[in-house]
Amino acid sequence: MADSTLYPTAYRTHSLGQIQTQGADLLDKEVTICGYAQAIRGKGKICFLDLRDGTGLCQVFLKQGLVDDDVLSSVQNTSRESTIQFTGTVAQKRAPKVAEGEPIPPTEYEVVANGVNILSQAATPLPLGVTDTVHVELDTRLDNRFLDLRRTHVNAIFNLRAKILQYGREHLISEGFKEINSPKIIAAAAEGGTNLFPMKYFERDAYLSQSPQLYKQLAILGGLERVFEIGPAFRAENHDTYRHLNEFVSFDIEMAWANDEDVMAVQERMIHHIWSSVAANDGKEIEAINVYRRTQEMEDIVVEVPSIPFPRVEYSDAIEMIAAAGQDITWGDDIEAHHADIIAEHHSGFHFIPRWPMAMKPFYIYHEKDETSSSGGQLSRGFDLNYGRDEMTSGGQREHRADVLTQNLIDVDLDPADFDFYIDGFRFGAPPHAGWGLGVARLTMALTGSRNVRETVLFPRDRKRCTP
RNA sequence: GCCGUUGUAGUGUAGGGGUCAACAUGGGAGGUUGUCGAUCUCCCGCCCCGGGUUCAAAUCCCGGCAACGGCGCCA
Repeated sequence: MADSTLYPTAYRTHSLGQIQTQGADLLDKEVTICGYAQAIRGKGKICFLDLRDGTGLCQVFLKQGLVDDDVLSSVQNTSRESTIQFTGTVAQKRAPKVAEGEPIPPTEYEVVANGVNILSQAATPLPLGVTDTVHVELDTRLDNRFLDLRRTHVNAIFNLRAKILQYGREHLISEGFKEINSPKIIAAAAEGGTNLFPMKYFERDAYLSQSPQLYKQLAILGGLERVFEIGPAFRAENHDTYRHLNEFVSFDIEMAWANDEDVMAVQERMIHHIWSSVAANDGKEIEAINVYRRTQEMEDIVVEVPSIPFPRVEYSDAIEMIAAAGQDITWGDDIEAHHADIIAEHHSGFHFIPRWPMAMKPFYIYHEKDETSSSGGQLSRGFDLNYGRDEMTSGGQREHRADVLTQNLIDVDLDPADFDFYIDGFRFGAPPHAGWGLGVARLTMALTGSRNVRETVLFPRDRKRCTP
């Protein structure tokens, strides 16, 4: 595991995870370790201190006679979450008393201290308890995110988020995708610009990018064949829900010589790879979340690896399904949150919603003239991916015919001249291509059972929050 | 932005026109202990802001601010 590959640093010879995993080999050896003082027990002649670092937990044992009295009392008077460096010898921890019939826990290791260096004393009281079982409100947590992150289950959420990115990235690379980076400062207000954050670019007006969409397409036009980008997107929308943020990380791909079905297949293979890898490798993080959830009387989360292909519920069929449930909806209406609830009753996990009406999709989405609904409405090759009621992705095959692009812009009252930088790319030979954008935080919500995106974003930016 | 709800120790809650505002967690001091959700003793800490009604407001009313839930908005 990763622990055994950790090199010593200026401050420690071993991580706490290493003490536990390699304890048998380290017995009686002197080590130097560092961590946060999570719990301090004992004010008399002995003291136990639970030390935590990013790799695990280790008990440090101090006893009068083995350390100087002033060292012992300095540790006993340290506040929780202070950072401390200990030198000492590795020993087998004495087994805790267990009730009759309870299983005997596996052997653990501890460090019997002979030297102490308090690196940083934590102020008291803490704005939120790192190990306390009392509930803490999200607002308080976000105001004190640096402490909130030290909580085991919160830490686990971000470990899992990193795994999602790692597994997703490795899967795409295995399918021949190349990572790119597109500009986040843009000059033109693409698609009207009502949702863009304005900014100053030297003397000029500019905007923060709301999507890598047009740029990843230009990369495809440039012959890069298959590309992906994991990067921020900014939207100045006044929404205030559990699933919206004004800055979020989007996991985007674009692929040449492909249609919507092809990139849906890429996506379901990628998500399948992520879920099965987490199920195989990261049970520890899932368990950390469940340990917390039990203290809050919430149900355990389970990593159910979805089978592929994911169900496809075409837009027209979704409308019928919603109407059949008694809702007043007709072809051409948007599928709103309470409509998605009805679909989720039939498909609680991942499911695609392909073939949206062209009128509801942006100008760059591809359509075939002869693909229409039973009522004659023009269908598009745009799709969504939902997990339960929540939209994870929108994507589609892109329009690669320059003349159709121009007409599409006119159809939605945009001036084609504003999009010359984009359409120019299509005038000199363009491959049919398709792609999607996936919300990393929303996918992390789905994996970790979080009910608010803010839980899966380190420092979320919403309409009211711009700090920390 | 709309509708609804809520603002009480550091944190999370209970209560509620008139004793000393409660519980859990926490913080401080000390004692005991190979402890491990340590434990025991003692101590500490709170009614969002402004105005109004009232003999009396943390409690009722109005306004503000903030948060929460839902919705809308949304590439």
